[in-house]
Amino acid sequence: MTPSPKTTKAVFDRLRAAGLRPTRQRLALAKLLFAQGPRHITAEALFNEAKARRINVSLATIYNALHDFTESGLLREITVDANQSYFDTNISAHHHFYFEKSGRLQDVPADEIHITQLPTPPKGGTISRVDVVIRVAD
Amino acid sequence: MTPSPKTTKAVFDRLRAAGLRPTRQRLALAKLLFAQGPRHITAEALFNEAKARRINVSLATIYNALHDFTESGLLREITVDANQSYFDTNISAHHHFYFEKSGRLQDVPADEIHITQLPTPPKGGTISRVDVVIRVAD
DNA sequence: AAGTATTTTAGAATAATTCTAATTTATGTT
DNA sequence: AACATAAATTAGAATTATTCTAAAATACTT
Repeated sequence: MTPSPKTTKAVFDRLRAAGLRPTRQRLALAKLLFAQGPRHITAEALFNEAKARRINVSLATIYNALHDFTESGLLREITVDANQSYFDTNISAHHHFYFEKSGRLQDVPADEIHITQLPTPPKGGTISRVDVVIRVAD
Repeated sequence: MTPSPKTTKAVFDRLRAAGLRPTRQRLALAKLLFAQGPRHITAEALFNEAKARRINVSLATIYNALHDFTESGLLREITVDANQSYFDTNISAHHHFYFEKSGRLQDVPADEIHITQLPTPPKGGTISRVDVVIRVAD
């Protein structure tokens, strides 16, 4: 079964719109990342998923792609675990539950957290993002 | 100039109270960490600081101490940078500014951020902590 | 002072990530 | 369609932060 042309086309256009060359491996990875609903994934996990589907991509390319995607706004990097980077396919404003035991992440829609006061950043600085992580002891 | 006995004694007692044996190296490190005001420090940075003061401590001990201190509540680990752990000597409730360019952290007192609504964690989970990181583009 | 558990240590090991330099590929231009 | 060029991919080496190992040193109890 060949992949749906519509999906391929959509992903292709999405890469283009982001200013990224739609190469074979970027297309394949983007499809893995964006075909399903929102996900939080590590480089290693994406690498294994690609391997499982017989997609030939080197680990270096996985890292390159994840960073390229992040820089061009297709992904968002989340840092909750000191020694592994998670990448979030949900780029709209939202926050996270972090399950300490399992290390799993879960989205919290932005409107479920109300922040009614924030400090002003020091002279010259601008707030680029406010990340809320709710740590859950499970 | 020998260190103030008062400081030494205070740190000694603090380790004891935390259930940690006040060994030579833990005492020295605790003094570095707690003598001054609140700080955010990495293992490597503490190691260098110790070296600069001719305190003989192995890197493994630095890591052991930081983790022991964290587990017994004398420190708090902060994860904002994907590949370096910061340890915060301020263990009271508070949040952080994170300066993206420099990688520096700055405390934000708890009462400067008002959170008026939080979601309920999934069945069985309990909120152990809510971390707010205000990312500042400087 | 002796005995035992805990801590420290050097150095090896591991894990995640980045780098290097060579090859391949995408794309704009003839 | 072939060509030139810049960008992307790759294998494997290198780097970085951290943990592990097993032996030696130390703290604390008796």
